[in-house]
This record gives sequence, structure tokens and C-alpha cells, in this order.
Amino acid sequence: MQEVGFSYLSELNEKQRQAVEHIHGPVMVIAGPGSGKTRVLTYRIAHLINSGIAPWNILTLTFTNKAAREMKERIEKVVGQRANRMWAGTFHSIFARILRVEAHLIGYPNDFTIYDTDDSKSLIREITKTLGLDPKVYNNGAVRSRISGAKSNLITPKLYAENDDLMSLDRMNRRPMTYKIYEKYAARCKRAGAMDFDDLLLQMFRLLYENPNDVRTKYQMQFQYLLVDEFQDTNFLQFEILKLLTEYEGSQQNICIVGDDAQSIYSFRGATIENILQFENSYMNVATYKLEQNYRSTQSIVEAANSLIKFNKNQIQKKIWTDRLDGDKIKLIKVMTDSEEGRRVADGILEQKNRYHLANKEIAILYRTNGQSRIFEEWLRKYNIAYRIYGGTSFYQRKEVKDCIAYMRLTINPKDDEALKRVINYPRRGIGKTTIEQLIQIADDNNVSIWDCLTTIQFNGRAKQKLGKFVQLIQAMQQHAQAENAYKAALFIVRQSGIIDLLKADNSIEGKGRVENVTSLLDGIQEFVEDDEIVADEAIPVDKSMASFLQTISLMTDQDENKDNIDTVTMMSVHAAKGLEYKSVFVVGLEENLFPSFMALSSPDQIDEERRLFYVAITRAEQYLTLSYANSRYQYGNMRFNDPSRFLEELPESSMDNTVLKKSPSAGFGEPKIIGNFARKPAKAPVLQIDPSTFVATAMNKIKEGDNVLHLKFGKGEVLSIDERFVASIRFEQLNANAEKRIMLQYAKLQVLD
DNA sequence: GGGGGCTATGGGGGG
DNA sequence: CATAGCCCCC
Repeated sequence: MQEVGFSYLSELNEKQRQAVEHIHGPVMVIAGPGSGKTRVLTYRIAHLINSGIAPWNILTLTFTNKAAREMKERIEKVVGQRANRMWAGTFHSIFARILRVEAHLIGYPNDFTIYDTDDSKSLIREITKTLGLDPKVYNNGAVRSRISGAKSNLITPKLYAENDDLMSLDRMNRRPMTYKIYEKYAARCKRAGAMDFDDLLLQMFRLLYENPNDVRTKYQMQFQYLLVDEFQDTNFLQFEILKLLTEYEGSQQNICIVGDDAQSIYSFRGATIENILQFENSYMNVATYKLEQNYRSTQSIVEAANSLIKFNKNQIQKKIWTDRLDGDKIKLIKVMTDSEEGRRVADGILEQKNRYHLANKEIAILYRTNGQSRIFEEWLRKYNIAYRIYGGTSFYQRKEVKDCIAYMRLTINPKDDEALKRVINYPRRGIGKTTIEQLIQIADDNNVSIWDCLTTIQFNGRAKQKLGKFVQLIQAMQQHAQAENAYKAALFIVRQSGIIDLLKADNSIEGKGRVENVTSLLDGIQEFVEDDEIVADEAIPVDKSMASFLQTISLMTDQDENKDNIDTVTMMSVHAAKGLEYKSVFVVGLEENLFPSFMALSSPDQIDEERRLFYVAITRAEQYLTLSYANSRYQYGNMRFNDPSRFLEELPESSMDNTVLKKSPSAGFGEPKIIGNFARKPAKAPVLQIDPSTFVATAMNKIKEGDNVLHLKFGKGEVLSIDERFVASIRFEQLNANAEKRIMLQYAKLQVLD
């Protein structure tokens, strides 16, 4: 066992220490904001490992992949590299990884496609049409969320049709045939070898449930210790899977859940606060620990949060407190228009940067809806403040990027009908609507995928030749994907499909942006292929296939695109800010109909959720909290007038800064112009002082322990050890002295120095 | 089969 | 306002 450099137990308060040391049996930790929840989780895992539990017997389910990665890095500092053999990730990514090995047992290909929300909706639309239903009544978004809700509650299409409550609600909404769409939708996904996000959970459940003797036992034995973060945002199905993993003859039920009912903000996607409330009833002898001391925020902020959350009906009783009496009171910016709000917030940021010497990355602007980002973007650009927007229409949702990805999906899984429909006639190759509709019909009649139709049925006339050429194109792509790495295969796809030529023909600014986006996608794949650093589990062979790339990008969360080393102001939705903290936070758009959202106004439960969301927003702030609202703003083309948010009145007078703000110092800027639609690329790795032209990579068999090496990304370092799989542990000068990077020599960009 | 232009409609949060 | 879907015309 590796010597521990310091005693982690001494870094914990009494309650935290108890939660860390209680390693056997079910444990529930109720953790208020900033109460050291992450610290408890990481030290608990470190403690498990130091107690002799094998890392690969530990499964940690987090809310983002980034959170999992950071947790591993922190644990590594305490117990050393073996920490990397533990399993940690989101529910979706861990289950996807397991299903990639086991899916054939439940009738899916191991190379299954993951359907995103758009794929699901377009499939639902198609089914609605073939059933002869009115697509306006059967709104695909509404139907999708019904199906999603059913799946999240383990309701099969058959059970759905037998469920009076569900059926009568559908009748009330004039959508009585929803159950039929659900049935067809499930069959079509299966036929396409595709899983939607809910399926990653549902099929994982099926896998365990239907294979009780072998597979279920295997994973029960594997995951002896379970930790679940943000438990308040799990749904019924997720809890059922956890139960399957922990409930068996002789189980010690070593499950530790961490959460805060006051921060439950995902009921719209099926999360139920019931899970946290029912946990104590689901297991025998649950030990509960409440973490109530807030180490993050100052008095004003904690007081405001406490006062606010009291307006909610139901909650687990707790008293959040802080001993940080320093810090400013909460400022409120009141303005007439949304544009003015943008300017005043930018002013505020500039002022804080000057007065308190804040770095950009210590500041965040949080909003209720992603659409609000544009105005702040304009003003920050005007003020030359570097910013980064998370979420919203992300890079991978851009049309040109999705088109390329659809070809890749089709190459990996030709049964993927949604991908096929997207590209069969893009770029144009003379396969028209009629032909495609016929194809869909034939596929449906024979209950096979469209691809199977294309390759088995003889067509006549014009269509025959055109369809034949398309099949040949995809087959050529498949051959390249087999023979070459993901980058080269992607390059072939982008060129041979004709996409890149088509985009290059458009010389407008937008057109150039699209070409740039495709280039960025290719760069991203190359980076994926060439990356020599191991960040995931050592136990699992590194998979650099195109299928692996596709899985990675479809399960990325908004926070996962974060590159910490870039000094930018963060802009994101409050939902996306969950779990994060900033020295200074601006929560903007505090108006009725916006925050709380107009969608929530009719239901007290939904207002409570909006309030919890606001609670999450203000508790992200460590030291400076600024709130703002505008009397009027443009929404969907119209000027709207809204009252200040009711939540503002729920904050205590004593926390608020009531001094009248001086007129903004920068009133000379005038109204911002709307600047063109710039392509937003994923952030590149930071620039290093290494000259690539003099860099010569050393062959892997020439690198040995004790060598001083130069790495293109991490700079100078020393090779500490090399294991049997040619993974080198290297300590880099410019990184934290405790952090060792594990570099795969097979892909390494290392130069041995004399 | 392809393209252009018009209209209706949505309108939130995300793995 | 943005966009999807539709109709109509070539």
C-alpha cells in the first residue's frame, strides 16, 4: 500500500468524517450547497481503497463525465495510480460502456447507435404520419416526452396500453393513439439497432433483469461498492437498476447516495425527488448524515438562499450555515431593456475585474434560457472580455456536423434508419421523396431496416442505378472504417460523400463557417485518435474506433467540453451550472415568465422547482452575487414587458445591497451591433512553448524509466515507470507535482532529452 | 425529382 | 424571430 502524504481524515469536519468512515451498508448523505460533498465522495473512495477494497469493485455515478474525471484525479493524489481502475462516469456513459460488451444478449448489436432527441423526434414524426395521425395534434416533442416518461418508469408499450391513468390523460390531450406510436417507436429503434437516451438505462435494466444467473451476478460481484452523486436528480428506473445491483442473497448493500432535495431541478426529464425521500425505506438500517456547513459562500449569499428555499412546501429539514462573514451584499441591477442589461452586466464584470482583480474564469453569467446568451455575448465582445458559452446549440448539433456524423453512424451501423434518411439524398444524388417514401414503406412491410431493403430488393428504372451507387458509397466507407483509423476513415467520408465540396462551393461568411466546422470535426477526431494520455480506466483497453468516437460525443454533457486552462468568463444555463462554483456570479433575467418560466406558472409544484433552480443559481457564488432584471425584452420577435421575478421579493432585505448604483461609467458605447454568425469551435489545447519543427518523437522502444522527456502537450517531464502494456507514468514540471500523467507509448508524442 | 417561397407555430431545462 | 413543413411550379 502506498504511503499517504497527509491524513485526509484531518481535513474533514465531524459529519464529513463520519460519512467517509461509514463504509459498510447503505448510507445517505444530505449535502447542502458548498458543504464539501465532493470532498466527502473523493475521500470516501480513497478510504475504501486504503481499507483494502479493490478499485475495480467501486462504481461511482456522477452527473457529468468531467466530475468523474476530476474525482479520479483527486483520489489519485491520495492513493496513487490504482485509483484509475475504479469505475466512474455518468449513468449513461457507464451503461453504454457495459452495453457495448453485452448488448447482443438482449438482441441489439454491440455497435448500437445512440439516437439523440432529434433522431427520436424525427422517427416519431414518421410513425405518426404512417399511422395517418395529424402531426399537429401529435406534436412529436410531446409524444417523445410521454414515451420517455413511460420508459423511465419501466412501463412497456403493453403496460402503457393497459394503464388507465396514462390512457385517459392521452385522451384528454386528444392523443389517444400515443400508446400505438410508443409501440412502433420501440420496435423501430430495435430494428435500427439504436438506443435512445432512455434505452441506455432501460436496456441496462433488461440486461440485468433478464439474465439473473450470469450477467446480473457478474455485475453484482463486480460493483461491491456503489456511490451515487446528485441522487435527487435520478429517476425511478435508475433507482431500480441500483436496486438490482445491490439486492441479492448475502449482499452487504454498500450503497452510498449523496444529494440535496433542495437542488432537485430535473423533474422535466423524469427525475423524482421521491428517490431521495424513499431511500430510507428501500434499505434496512440506512445511516443518514447531513452536511450543513457551507464552505463556499459568504453570509449574505447563504442567508438569501435559506430565506428563498423556505417558500417551498416540502423539504428535508436542515440548517445551512457559514462562518464566512466577509464579502459584499447582493447587488441588484434594474434596467429598462434587455440590451441595457447586457451592458450593465458587462460593466459590472469590468469593474470587478479591476477592483477585485478577478480573472475571467472566476466569473459566470447564469441564465434561465440559452437564448439569453446572445446579448451578453455582444457586449462582452465589445468590451474585449474573453467568454465561453456552454450548452445551447452545441458544436455537434450544427447541421453540417450532424450530416458528417450521420455518414459515420451509417458506416458503423447501416441499420441506422435515421442516419440513412438524413444523408441518402444529401448531397443531392437524385433520390427523391417518392423513392424514399417507398423505401420506408417496403422496409416497414418486411420489418427490416431501410439498408436491408436497399441491399436485398431489386429496384427498377432510374432509382435502381442511383440507389446502387449510394450503397456502393456506403460500402466503400465501411471498408475504410475497417482498414484505417477513425480519422482517415472520417476524411474519406467527408470527401467521398461530396459534403466538403458542396460546402466549399458556398463562399459566404456562413458557408466558410460551415467548412471550418467540418474541419474542426476532423481535427477533433484526429485529436481523439492521437491522444496518448489515459484518463479512463486502465482495466479497459483503449478504443479508438469510430464507433467509440461516436459514443463519446453523443454522451458528452455540457460541462464536459470545459477546458479549464482557458481564462474566459463562463456563460451557461442555470441547469448546466449544477455542481460548479465561481467567485462572482451574475444571475440575469429575473423576471416573471422568464425566471420563473411561463411554462411553470400554472402549477405550484413547478414553481417550487423553479425556486429550487434559483436556489442552485445563487448558491454557485462564493463571494460576489449580482442579480438583474429588465422591464422589457425581445422574445420571439416581440417586445415583452415583464414584472420583476417573485423570487426577488423572497430574498431578505438584510442580504441586499441597497445603495443606489452610480450611473454606469461606460455609457458612451451606444447600442451594440449584431455581429455575424461566427462558428464556435471546440477549444483547442493550450499553446505550448515547444517548437514543433524541432520536435522529434522518439520511438517507443527507446524510451525507458528515468528518461527526461519532452511532450508536445505537457512539456518537460520525467518517466517514473513503464508498465507491461507500455503505459508510462510521467511527472511533468509544469503540472501539479503530485499529478502523474499516464501516457500510452503506442501513441506517444515524446522526445527523449539528453 | 428538385427548388423556392410562404405560412404556421413554437416558445425550457438536457443525457 | 427562426425554422420546419408544406404547397406549388418547373
